[in-house]
Amino acid sequence: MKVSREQVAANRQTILEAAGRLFRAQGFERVTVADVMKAAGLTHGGFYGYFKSKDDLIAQTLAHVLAEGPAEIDLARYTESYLSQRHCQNIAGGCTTAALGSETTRQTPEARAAMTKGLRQHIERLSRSAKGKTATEKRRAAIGSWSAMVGAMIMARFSDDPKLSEELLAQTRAWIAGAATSRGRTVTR
Amino acid sequence: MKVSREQVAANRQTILEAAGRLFRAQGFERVTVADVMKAAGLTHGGFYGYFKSKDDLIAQTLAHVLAEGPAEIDLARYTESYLSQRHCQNIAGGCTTAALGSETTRQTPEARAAMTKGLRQHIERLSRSAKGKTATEKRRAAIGSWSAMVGAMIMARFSDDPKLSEELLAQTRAWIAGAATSRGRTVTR
DNA sequence: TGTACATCAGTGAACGCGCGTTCACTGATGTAC
DNA sequence: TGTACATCAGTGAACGCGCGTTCACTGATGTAC
Repeated sequence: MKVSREQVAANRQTILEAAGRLFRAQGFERVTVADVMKAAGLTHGGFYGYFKSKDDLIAQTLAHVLAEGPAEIDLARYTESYLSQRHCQNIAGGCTTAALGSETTRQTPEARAAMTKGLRQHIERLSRSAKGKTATEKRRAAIGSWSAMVGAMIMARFSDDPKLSEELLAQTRAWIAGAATSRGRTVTR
Repeated sequence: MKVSREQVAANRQTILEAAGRLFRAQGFERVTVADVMKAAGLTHGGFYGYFKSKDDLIAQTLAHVLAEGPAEIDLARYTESYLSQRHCQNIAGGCTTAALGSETTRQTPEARAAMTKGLRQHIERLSRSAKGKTATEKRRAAIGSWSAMVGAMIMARFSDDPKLSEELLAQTRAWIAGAATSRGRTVTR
């Protein structure tokens, strides 16, 4: 049964959203094409009308979920909400880099390109509200803070001890906040 | 053909070493039981004489590779070598957390327990040489620095632009070094 | 110390299941007149 | 505007491959005498 053009466009969005949630929650390999299509309310046979392959879906899903989010964010406020218990527990709806970072290294060039583009944009966005006298200092603060957020979230998620998870999040929040306020000079190397 | 007890013990080590390298390079799912046994110079059928299942191998491999490394390390020197191009390119022989961090979240409780134990020990080890007036400050510096190292390495690895990878490593090195020297007070939250 | 035998590490064929992908078919959409 | 037909999105069965796991068998190890 054919379906209207609007429905096709809507289905495409639904598939990408479903894939985004499933991949983040379960990883690229454990999620099947049939899982994604079922979550989108369709049957698996129709999949290849939308995507060339599962790898194609992965790359397009990454591009899709990384394009979300507001254009302007405040680094300090962002850090607080990123390094929260709420985000830690919400893997399916949370940060793609924390959920899939180490897996993406082994994906297709297209998938890595999507992640790289998203990363570049995110660093630029964070740099705008970062503390620092020069553009270089701001960028350094953005990159350092962002690296710490991603690392802390990944470790807080695999830890099986909630106490340790919470410590990772809290100490990293404090570390980033401290670095932002106590630092007024350029470190020469 | 039976094999001597010493040979069995040696084979077990060889299998764990091979699995450690393969998992880090290719991820848990893409590496097959046959791949691991072949890399260890054996055939796949013998696998179940050593491990209960592939999941058992994963947990034991994590415990094995995380137990490596010296008891004492200097945080500043460690940071420099961790955030290097050399380490970035050596995924198979490099840090397990950076290579498999986001995947481990979805592994068995046993695998997560092994990673948690390794993480706890590593934080304690890093804390000893971290800068700080109190034990809390030292621990905070260790956790903050370690989070930034892991996050930066993961992102440097998935980036398909060597320039961006190098920038992530260099800026995070500078950020950590700056935080360690410019910070002499406790941040209250 | 030497010999006979039980044990069991390792082999490779086989099993069964799941997953990515294909395909013939269906019936609603959308176009041509 | 209404009708006839071509298009094509979606369906679900089927295919083929790869992987985790099992198993009967082999022959070297290690033990008992």
